[in-house]
Amino acid sequence: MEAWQKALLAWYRQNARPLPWRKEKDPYRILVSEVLLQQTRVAQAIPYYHRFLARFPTLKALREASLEEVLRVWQGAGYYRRAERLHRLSREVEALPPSFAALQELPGLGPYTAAAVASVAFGERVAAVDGNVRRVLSRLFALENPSPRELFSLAQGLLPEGEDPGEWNQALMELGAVVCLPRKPLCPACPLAAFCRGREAWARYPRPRRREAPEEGLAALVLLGRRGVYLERLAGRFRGLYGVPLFPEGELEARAQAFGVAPRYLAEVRHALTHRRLRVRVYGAPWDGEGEDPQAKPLPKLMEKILGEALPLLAHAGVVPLPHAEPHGIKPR
DNA sequence: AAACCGGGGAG
DNA sequence: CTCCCAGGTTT
Repeated sequence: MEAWQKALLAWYRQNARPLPWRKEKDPYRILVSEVLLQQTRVAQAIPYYHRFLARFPTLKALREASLEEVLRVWQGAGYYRRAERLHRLSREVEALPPSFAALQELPGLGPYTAAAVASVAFGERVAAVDGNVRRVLSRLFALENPSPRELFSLAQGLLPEGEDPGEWNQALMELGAVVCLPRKPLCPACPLAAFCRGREAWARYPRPRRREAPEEGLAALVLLGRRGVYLERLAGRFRGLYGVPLFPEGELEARAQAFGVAPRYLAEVRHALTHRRLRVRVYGAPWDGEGEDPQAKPLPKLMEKILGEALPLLAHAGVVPLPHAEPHGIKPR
């Protein structure tokens, strides 16, 4: 083991944050943490980790739940396909397979998550390369734009002999999360500063990725019936969750006609996704139907915003009072 | 290779 | 406002 590897492990053993999954050994619990952490900050994932495991403590408990129950617990965490795939996984296997190769075949597990579970839960000697590791290794070796294959190969060769591969992987990630920050690396505090080839020009490693998020104009139709709001099961975006009809702005007239209503404009709501900026014009109308209580269904944040704007206005218009309609937000948490 | 998929915190 | 996070799947 080289000097920098010893330095990193020593640093990690002194500085590892006491994250809730770090004291777990149950592969299922490790898996849940890793899936929740996909493209999600630690601080955001922690409450969902506790909530999810309290409700679904084992793979069996998850398997016996309905997808809608699972989505209700996942509500607010984003990337809802993760929950769908985790649920599907629970029905595809009796127990988690203890190898990187087999794990990667499961729904929702790509190279990173499979490697993380294999190394942390099963001790397999395989490198887990996430965004942190990509950044740390790019800077350490001054790589401007390494490919995923190149990074995995590099990281695989760096796994120290005779050490816990799960601990090693987490040490690299921890360094990226706490010290080797994207826009403000704390080089003076870094245990690898003396070994880092990219330190002087850290901003070049890795080269920042371009992304543009074009704006998309949509309309939402809030129909207030006798017992609540008209909700439908969403498809495509937010698949599996519920919400009011959401469609391209140009379709408003046709949609209103299909429901036999004359909607009026209520508000505008903005919502950012990774690759789109949504601008939603919210329309509402009294509706000759039943409707239901939105709090009983899993809703994406966008729908909470829409209802939070629309319901007070519709209620104020004296249309139909909705049970427990709050002035802002439907169900914080 | 590029598009798609949420939400939130930091700067 | 922009950036990006313990990514994966689909086309």
